[in-house]
Amino acid sequence: MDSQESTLTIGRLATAVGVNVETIRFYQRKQLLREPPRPLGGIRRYTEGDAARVKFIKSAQRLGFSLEEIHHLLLLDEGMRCSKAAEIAEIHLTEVRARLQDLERMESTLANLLEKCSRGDKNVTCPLIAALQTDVE
Amino acid sequence: MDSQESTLTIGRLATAVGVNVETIRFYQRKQLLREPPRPLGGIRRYTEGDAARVKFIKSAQRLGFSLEEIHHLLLLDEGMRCSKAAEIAEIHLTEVRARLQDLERMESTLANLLEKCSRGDKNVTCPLIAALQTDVE
DNA sequence: CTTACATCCGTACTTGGGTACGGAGTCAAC
DNA sequence: GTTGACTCCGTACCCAAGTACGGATGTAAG
Repeated sequence: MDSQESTLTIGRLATAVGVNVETIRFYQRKQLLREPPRPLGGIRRYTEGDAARVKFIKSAQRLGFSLEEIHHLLLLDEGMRCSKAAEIAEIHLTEVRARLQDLERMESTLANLLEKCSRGDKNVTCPLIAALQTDVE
Repeated sequence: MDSQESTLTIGRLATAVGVNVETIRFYQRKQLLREPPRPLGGIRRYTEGDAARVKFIKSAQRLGFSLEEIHHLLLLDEGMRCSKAAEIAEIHLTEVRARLQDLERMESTLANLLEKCSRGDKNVTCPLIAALQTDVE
């Protein structure tokens, strides 16, 4: 049933995940994605796993991670010595939690603005800048 | 008390917020930051408000927003017609909530990995890719 | 078996977000 | 009133993350 793998050409993979063919090839050059074996002068075939990987890259980028950071995260997914994994995970976890806090503050500030608006206030300001002033001195 | 404004030169502003002088000037060219009046051939002075604005820009960038999106967010902070503000806020709120979900999943996946490690497992994998598979079909 | 369309691969170009450079002006301290 | 550090401004350069180009090869349909 799930042996129906390897049916994707690069073009179909690209449209499936919503990126350019060149982007796939670019990720391969950057070692973010494997380059499937090429059957003697033939055409490479990709799996659903490859598609998931590209989607992950795109999602992580939306969250503000660089391709280099994403490279580390992907290594975690692949499995590795625990001590090393923990080291990487810890660094990223700290970052992720900091971003979560900022995003939560941004969320509530924006939600607040919308509520004020629906109350019928004509002109509004939205203290967004203040929302992200983390610098607790 | 708070009339002790405008004491920052561009260099002091830059070091205060931890960016390059050139970055400040770049943001001014991009209209993300006002260019304070220049007293007849003299030197521009910046306020704490300018510093907060630059910090906001940097924080928002970490959250994955582009300078163009940040430009919109800053307009909200400045106050505007409610209908227009609501429109902008709504778009960004949707985005922010989607990112929050992804980040939360990433957070719990990473936290989980760390816990498994501290339990003494030798080798671990971290289903990070799966964590961000949002595509609810 | 040829025609149309895709893949392959190398190289070149683009865009966003800065950095660096250099000559001229300013300002404070000696 | 000169020296040193800083500002001003324009222009040029840089890196990350793609995008585009184009000739050669592969492959499916008529």
